[in-house]
Order: sequence, then C-alpha cells, then structure tokens
Amino acid sequence: MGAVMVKSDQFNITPIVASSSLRTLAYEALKAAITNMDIYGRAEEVRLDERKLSQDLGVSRTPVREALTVLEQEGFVRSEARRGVFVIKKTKKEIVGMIHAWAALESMAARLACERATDAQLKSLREIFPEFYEGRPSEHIDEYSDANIRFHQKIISLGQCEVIEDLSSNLLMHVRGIRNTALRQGDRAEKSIKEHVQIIKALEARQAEHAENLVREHGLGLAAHVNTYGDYLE
Amino acid sequence: MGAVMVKSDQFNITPIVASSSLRTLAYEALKAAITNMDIYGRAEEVRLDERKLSQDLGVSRTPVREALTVLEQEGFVRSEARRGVFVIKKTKKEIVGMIHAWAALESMAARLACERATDAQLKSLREIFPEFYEGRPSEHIDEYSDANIRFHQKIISLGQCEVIEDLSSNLLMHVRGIRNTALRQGDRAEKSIKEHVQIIKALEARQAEHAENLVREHGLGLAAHVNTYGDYLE
DNA sequence: AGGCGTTATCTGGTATACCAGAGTCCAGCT
DNA sequence: AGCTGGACTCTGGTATACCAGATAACGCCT
Repeated sequence: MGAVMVKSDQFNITPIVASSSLRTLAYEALKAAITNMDIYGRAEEVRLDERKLSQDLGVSRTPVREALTVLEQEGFVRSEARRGVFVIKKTKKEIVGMIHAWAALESMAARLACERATDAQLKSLREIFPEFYEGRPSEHIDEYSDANIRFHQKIISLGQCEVIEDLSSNLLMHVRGIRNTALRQGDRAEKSIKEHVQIIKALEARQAEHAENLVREHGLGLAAHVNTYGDYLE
Repeated sequence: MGAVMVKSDQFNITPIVASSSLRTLAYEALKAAITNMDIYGRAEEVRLDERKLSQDLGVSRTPVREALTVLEQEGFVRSEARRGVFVIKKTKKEIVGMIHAWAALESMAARLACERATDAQLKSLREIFPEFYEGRPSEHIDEYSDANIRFHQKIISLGQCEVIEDLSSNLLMHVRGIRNTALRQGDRAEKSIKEHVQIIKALEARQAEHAENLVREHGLGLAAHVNTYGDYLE
C-alpha cells in the first residue's frame, strides 16, 4: 500500500500506435486526396469507386464506406445508390453562404476573445505577419496566403469556444482554396492586410463590439468579392 | 409520334417507396429515441448495443453502424472501440458554446433577411405569436415554448442561406430541450418575448445592423442565463 | 480471505458474400 | 434505320462471419 497512484496527465505518453482505426486512416487519405485535387479545374464530375479505393488503400470496403459516410456528412461527397459516389463541387452560391457562416462565427469568436484571451495571446496575432506585416503583400503572395489563414484560425482559437472552432474548421476545409485565389484578384490582398491591422488593434484594445464588427465586415467583404470574381467556380 | 412528352412536374408523383435506405430509417429511429430520452435525468451513462439495436430494428448491424457513424459525427453519441457506444451528455460549457454559435449564425441570418426577405415574409413573423403576442406568457408556457423555437427557426430560414440553416438545425437539436427549460426560469419568458417584439420591429424596418445586434444580444442573454441557472446539466 | 492469473464472454472493427436497382449494349423486330 | 426489350454488368446497400482487445468471472495459489 506504499505506492501512490500518479495522476496520468503527469505522464502524457505518446500513444504507441500513432493513430487509430483503418476507418480513420481511410478518412484522412480520402480527405487529403479530395482537398488536394483541383476540383474546379476539370469539367466533368469526379466519381469515386468504393471497390477501387479499397484495393488502392489495401483494406476492405467496410472502413472505406465508413470514411465516405463521414465525408458525405461533411459535404465533400455525395453518394447515390447504385450509381456511384461523387466529389461535390460547391456552387458559387454555396461558397458565399459558407463565407457568411464563417464571418458570423469568426466575429463571435473575436468578441469572445476580447473577454477571454490574455494580452499576450492577443498580441501574438501580430507575429503571424513576420516580415510583410506592412509592405507589398503582392510580392509574397504565397506566404501571405498561409499567414492569412493562420490569422483567422488564430482569432477563432482565441475565442475559446470549441463548438465555433469545430464548425469553422470544417468550413475552412471547403473554402481554403477559394481564400487563396481571392487574394490574387483585384486589390484584395492590400485591402485584406489593412483590415487585419485594424482587427488586431481592436482586439488588443479589447473593444469587443468593434472587433466583432470589423471581423464581420472583413468576412462579408470576402463574400462580396467572391460573388463578383468567383464565376470560375461554375 | 403524335404524343408529346409532358414535363414531369405536371405529374408530381408521390414516390412509391415513401422514404429510403435502411440506414436512413435507422438514423431517424435512433435520433428520435435519443432526443426524446431525458438524457440529463439519469446519472449513469447510457450505452447503446449495436447488436441489440439491430435486433430491435429488425435489420443487420451494417445500416445501424452507418447510422451511428452519422450520429457520432453530429455529436450525439461517442463510440469507443471494443467498449461500447454511449449517448453523449453535453456539459454546461459545451451547451453555452452551442448557444454562442447559434447566436452568431442567427444574427447573421437576421442581417441577410433584411436584405433578402420580402415584406410579407418579415411580417409573417408576427403570426407565430397568435394569442399571447403580448400578454402573460407564463400562463401559456408550453405553447410559447414551441412558438419561441419556431420564431428563431423562421428568422434563420428568412436569411436564405442554406449553410446557416443546416448548421443551426443541428445545433437546435442539441439545445432544444434547454431552451424550453430556460423559459421557465426567472423572468426569462417575459424578457424573451419583449426582445422578440423588438427584433420583429427592426426586421420590418429593415434595420439590418440593429436587427443583427438585437438577435445576437438575445442569444447571448440566453447563454448567460444558462450559465447561471444551468447547473442541473452536470 | 485476498491477490492474481487464466479463461469465458462481450464489444466494436473488419472482411467478405450476396442482393437488387440502374446503366449499357446488342440482337431482333417493325 | 430506329425503336424495343432483354441480358449482362457495374454499383452501392445489406447481411453475415470472423477478429482482437477489453472486461468480467472464476478458481488457483499463497
């Protein structure tokens, strides 16, 4: 009885079996394949064959089907009985809708961040723009593209609301490609970076409603932009 | 060659096979069972047995498992390998988070409704409060509870953004019970109904930002209320 | 009696076989 | 030639069998 049970979180072992079930593996493989594929480049629909996927992944249809069920639920794929499962092409309207939803969630996160985040956390937003913080973003468009997405994700995480984080991350998967494209159109990049600076200032000053409004307007701006320039989507 | 092909929507046949796959059937059955069950009444976790469910539903495990996958994805159940699948009890914190997300989405819907809905549609919001429109809601608490939820759903549908509608309907499934309970606590009902009136007025006047703010504040009020009175959740 | 290892059993995960509807293709009739 | 119809094939949907980890039950040893 001399030994004392140690609280398990003092260990925090890294799991032996790095990940998990075949279903999860299949899910990640398929999701990666779908998001990396340039869906909007090609004209025809992309069809996925359960049996072929099983062979390629080296597992049976069962875990593949379960992975496809999740992807269908997330809106990446649509399954028609006895016809096939197809990669979904979002319409421009749907993408604009997603950006609206995103704007709503991110603006709420910004409000919550003002109440919940530490000064240091809020300040850390600036670090996401290392060199081109103010400058000619069009010269660093690729890095800025990544930074841009990290910036918005950071705001959402600072809101410390798991539901909002989850919903947003799903939306992001669908919109990621479009966000990057949009930055290269018109003066979107310059406009975007200026608004980011404003947002950071409002957050640091903990002006919750102001920050909330700025984030929302920023998102709505993107939605309007896509609505104008996004005809390549259909 | 004398016959002319008739446009099919002049017929509008009701489909022979009313609904769809066993998986869908199982999903609906399970979802209904879960949402009707009073999860927060009982202390212990509720476990679901795939095999038992299969027998009770009269189908094999396969469609049941697929239904459970969807329910897991929606956050209603959690499946632990070789241990069982359990109905999830949301913590108070999670529910408050859901209400925050809901408030964000609904307020955006209100803004969009101001731009997109017709006068008649906006006016129709009033019809949701037939008799107790202004009065003693505490005397009609059950009817008001339903009307309350319909009211919020209506605002969201008037926003005409499918993404927001889908995300919200999922959140609603989780929060429905709590919304009704909250109305019975403190002066929540009276407060709620007054705010509804304000919201309708702002919408009818197409004051987008005002309506948006009112809806958001209304939602945040509910979140704060649950945070105060919702200890029975844990 | 109490601790411990072994075994029986129960559970979700996976593999596989079969089913039926939808699509395709071609023979055969008009 | 053009349409029709039936057989063949391809696909997702469903049922079933088997697997391995986790748990519980039990009995042995001390």
